[in-house]
Amino acid sequence: MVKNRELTEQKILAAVEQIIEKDGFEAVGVNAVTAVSGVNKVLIYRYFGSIDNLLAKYIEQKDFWLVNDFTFIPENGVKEFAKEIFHQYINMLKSSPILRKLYRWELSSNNPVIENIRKKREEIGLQIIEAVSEMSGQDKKLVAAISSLITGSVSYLYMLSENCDVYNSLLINEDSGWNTLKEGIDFMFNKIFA
Amino acid sequence: MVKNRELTEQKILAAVEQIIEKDGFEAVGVNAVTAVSGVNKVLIYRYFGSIDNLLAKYIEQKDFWLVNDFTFIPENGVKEFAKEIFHQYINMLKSSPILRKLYRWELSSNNPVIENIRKKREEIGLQIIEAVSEMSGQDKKLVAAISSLITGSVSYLYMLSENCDVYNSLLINEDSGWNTLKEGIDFMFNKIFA
DNA sequence: TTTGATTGTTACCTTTTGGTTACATACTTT
DNA sequence: AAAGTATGTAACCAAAAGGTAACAATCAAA
Repeated sequence: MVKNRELTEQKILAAVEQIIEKDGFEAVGVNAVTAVSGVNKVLIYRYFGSIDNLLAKYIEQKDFWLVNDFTFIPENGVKEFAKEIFHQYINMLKSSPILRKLYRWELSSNNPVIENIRKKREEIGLQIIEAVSEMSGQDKKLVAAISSLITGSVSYLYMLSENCDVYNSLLINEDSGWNTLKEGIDFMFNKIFA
Repeated sequence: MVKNRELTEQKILAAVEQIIEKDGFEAVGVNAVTAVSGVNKVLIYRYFGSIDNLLAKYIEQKDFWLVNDFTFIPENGVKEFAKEIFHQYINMLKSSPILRKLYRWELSSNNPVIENIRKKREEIGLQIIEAVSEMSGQDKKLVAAISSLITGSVSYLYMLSENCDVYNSLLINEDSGWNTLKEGIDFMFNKIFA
């Protein structure tokens, strides 16, 4: 028997990640974590207190919003800036299965961890809106609506894609589908900023 | 003791609806149904076989897509047709808490019941796309993308609104928020069909 | 009115999940 | 080396979930 708290904590957190990746946040329970990690359940309570706390720690050590650096200076004007932003949003969700699970979890739960995440997301969303609004001279409310239209649908379609291949004839599990969506977004901005 | 199969079946189905309305499809279990309906759990199995089957029956007797009658003839051209369609979509989700729960359920489950629903939804979606594409002369793929952008985000935001009040500064639990979104949609179509 | 099928009730079983108690083993400090 | 503390293990408990067998009451047909 080797004693190493640091290591077991990491084993636990690794198990959490594995479970989330496969079955989502809803599936993270004491028994599941012990089964996957091989660590005795008592230690989970000792080191993390509760599952909620464990999830909080997991999310804390993981920075989901790192990808989002929307502070760059646009070279090609608002139009290209807007396109770029939302393409980035798509790529972010594409590359992160855990983020997709997080978004799904948010839809059926309510706890301090989630509230924090919402706050952060709200901040970032507002930054984008602010930027686009200022650059385009458009009303903030309008920009917020258009922005929500895109990020909302992208979030939804990526969540859906985990269990379903087609939405409105778009192949949401293949690049082709997402390219079509990107083209749609670009088309829209071309018209809006004509 | 009164014997009346018809009645108890209805009691069970009523309980199912009540549970869904409050906690969603995920919460529909044998014990929950017996507790809410007052009907013995044995009868659930006898009359419906399983929970999956019960849910299938529930959904079958309920026609979620009744609201969607997109076959009307547009009077004011494509632009107004498009606006109208998606305003309808918003109103549909607004008025049906159960539909919101259904959409959420779809994100984390996969069973024959859900697959059927997807098929139906896909049909209706394609009808809209077909119609708009024909009327506008636009490429179907493009119309599909724009259409998905709207319905996807509306679905997402309504699901989110059950646990959260704000998204991108939009008040998704108040008419004001949804009006802003409608204005955004209208703005978009005004530009697209300029 | 008796027989048989249908409907309802009771009581039980198993599995899963969350959570704790008591004990054993290793490390660290004096 | 002894004592105390931190870490790990085993065993257990209660609650909740899904599921079934066996019996009781009612209804309908003969």
